[in-house]
Amino acid sequence: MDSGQLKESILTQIEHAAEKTFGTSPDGLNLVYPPGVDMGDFACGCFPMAKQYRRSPNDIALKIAKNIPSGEIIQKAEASGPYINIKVSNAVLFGEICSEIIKKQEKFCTPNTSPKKRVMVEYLSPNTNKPLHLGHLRNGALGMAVANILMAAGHHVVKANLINNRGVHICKSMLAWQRWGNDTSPKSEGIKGDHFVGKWYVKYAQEAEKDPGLETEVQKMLQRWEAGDPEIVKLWKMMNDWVYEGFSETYKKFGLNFDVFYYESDTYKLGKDIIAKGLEKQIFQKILRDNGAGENVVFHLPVEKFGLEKNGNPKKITVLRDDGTSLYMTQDIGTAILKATDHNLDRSIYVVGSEQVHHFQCLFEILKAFEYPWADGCYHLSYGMVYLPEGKMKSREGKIVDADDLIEEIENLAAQEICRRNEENPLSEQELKYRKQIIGQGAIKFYLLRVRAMQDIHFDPQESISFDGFTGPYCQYAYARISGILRNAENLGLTAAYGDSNLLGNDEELQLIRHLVRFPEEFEISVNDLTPSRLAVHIFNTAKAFNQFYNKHQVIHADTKELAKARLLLIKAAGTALKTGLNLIGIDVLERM
RNA sequence: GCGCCUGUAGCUCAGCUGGAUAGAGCAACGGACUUCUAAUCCGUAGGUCGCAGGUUCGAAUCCUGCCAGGCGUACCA
Repeated sequence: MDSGQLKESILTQIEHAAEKTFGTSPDGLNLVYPPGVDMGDFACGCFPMAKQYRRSPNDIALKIAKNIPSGEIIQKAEASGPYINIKVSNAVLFGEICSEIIKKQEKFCTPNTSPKKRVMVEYLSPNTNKPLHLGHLRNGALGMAVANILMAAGHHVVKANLINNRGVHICKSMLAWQRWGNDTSPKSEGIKGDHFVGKWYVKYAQEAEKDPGLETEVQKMLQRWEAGDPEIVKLWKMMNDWVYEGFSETYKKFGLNFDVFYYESDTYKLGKDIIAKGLEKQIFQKILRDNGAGENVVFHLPVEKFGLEKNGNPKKITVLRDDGTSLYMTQDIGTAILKATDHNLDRSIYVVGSEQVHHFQCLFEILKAFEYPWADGCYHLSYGMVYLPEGKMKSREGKIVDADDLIEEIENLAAQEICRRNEENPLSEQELKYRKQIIGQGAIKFYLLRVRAMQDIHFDPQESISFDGFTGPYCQYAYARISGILRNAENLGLTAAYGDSNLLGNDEELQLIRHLVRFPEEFEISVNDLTPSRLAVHIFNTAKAFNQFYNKHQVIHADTKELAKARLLLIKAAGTALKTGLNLIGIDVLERM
């Protein structure tokens, strides 16, 4: 019996009791959790039934509770004000829930009846002119977590990375290298490829301040690129390859992976045919530009949703310039269609910062106007800014936290801590490297995922590298402790056992099992709302419940062998839950820290 | 101007499909290591849930208005 079935069974019994008491089956039956574990394991608030039965919730609770018989599952039902508190027999609560978790392992949250949908999660989508920064890490952590969560829920997920590898900004670093690069390369300079290219991007910005003429040079270069000038294309390819190589190293370090890459260089012209079709179908209109130079193709946004312009006209958005050149919107329309047809998508999730909410609202509106069946499945998963103590990150001003630097810094901190704890038996270099990667990554990802996506993050370097409190390493540590106990138990010939679960039931054990019971429903919420933060918080609370238990009670050295075995079952399930949860948000666990 | 987002403890945030005394972490102070890893645990202190109305038996949660900050506001991405 898993926690879902347990709740189902309790609800049924309450329903029967209500029917027996009042003659009709109750409205708004619900199951919540009492504030303290001493009050019971589940509770049912009787407010919704008040109208139906024409009695006070308190009275209803009292009468229904009396009609809930004690049995194998429900040990006791007791009214407490407007609530019916349910105490489940400890044998069932601990035995059934834990053995089910252990049996199902990482699938213990996966619903049996999951509508399998084809979902694309597009995330990261970097420019190839500079290295990744902290904002990308937030995006990456979110994207991976959401993809994992959807996969665990039974969906078919395609992780996509749309690489912005063309445009003026790309030409800037190309121009700078061409002028001042002296044929150096990442290899010759011993610099990671993306950082090397980023260096030339910065160089361009510096030089352009002194020499405004560079601006036209860059424009010329872009035109040559678009014309397919072999020299420029060759330069572009070479420098992009350097960046890709650098990126893939960072992806690997941060545990990001993708099933498909889309390159803007392949897709930037894609939307144009659709624009033409949209004109034919009168979805789009041609409108004279403000400067009278020519006619842009625009889309009029639905007034009900977007309101009117100051002049009283519907708001509009340009989808193609008068000179026929593409815009961000042009290619996004094309790419959306390409994605949907390539992968036969039901849903398409864009993990992109909240500064682009308007853009995506417009894009989705356009797709709907074309009546694509999948248009309703498009969703912009937006997230807030990452602020540094000094203010918003601005790459132009150099106020950024470089992704590679941050990862390295935190890994080094982890290494210090690991070494401190293993002074007597120093680890091999390989083992140290392995552990610091997992802990470092866990720290950063958890820090970025623990708050709601919409919430801006005020990045505090000090706090982010801390391993205390509400952090990834705290959760990893709880898991490592559990692993340690299980290892020791095995050496002593003790194994987790179902049979003696009725021996459990102190406050700490009840607190811990409650978190395990709630795990699947917290998972479900994070699936439905696409909120990994919800899961992160629950993982932390579970880890805390374990630590509280651990500090107060012995497992291996419990009073009796039977109690030890029962507790082993409990913590084994807790370990499974912690590992599963952490993996879902992209964080690995360690058997030893 | 308009739209969206945010406003909860000194700081960073949970809780927001209304329901039992508003929770965590950090920082501060005081305790707990001969004991399964102290990257832990316990305790103390800290809150007019931005403000004002409204709906309701009941509001941090829903509605309206206001205030503050952020982001955006066709022909950048």
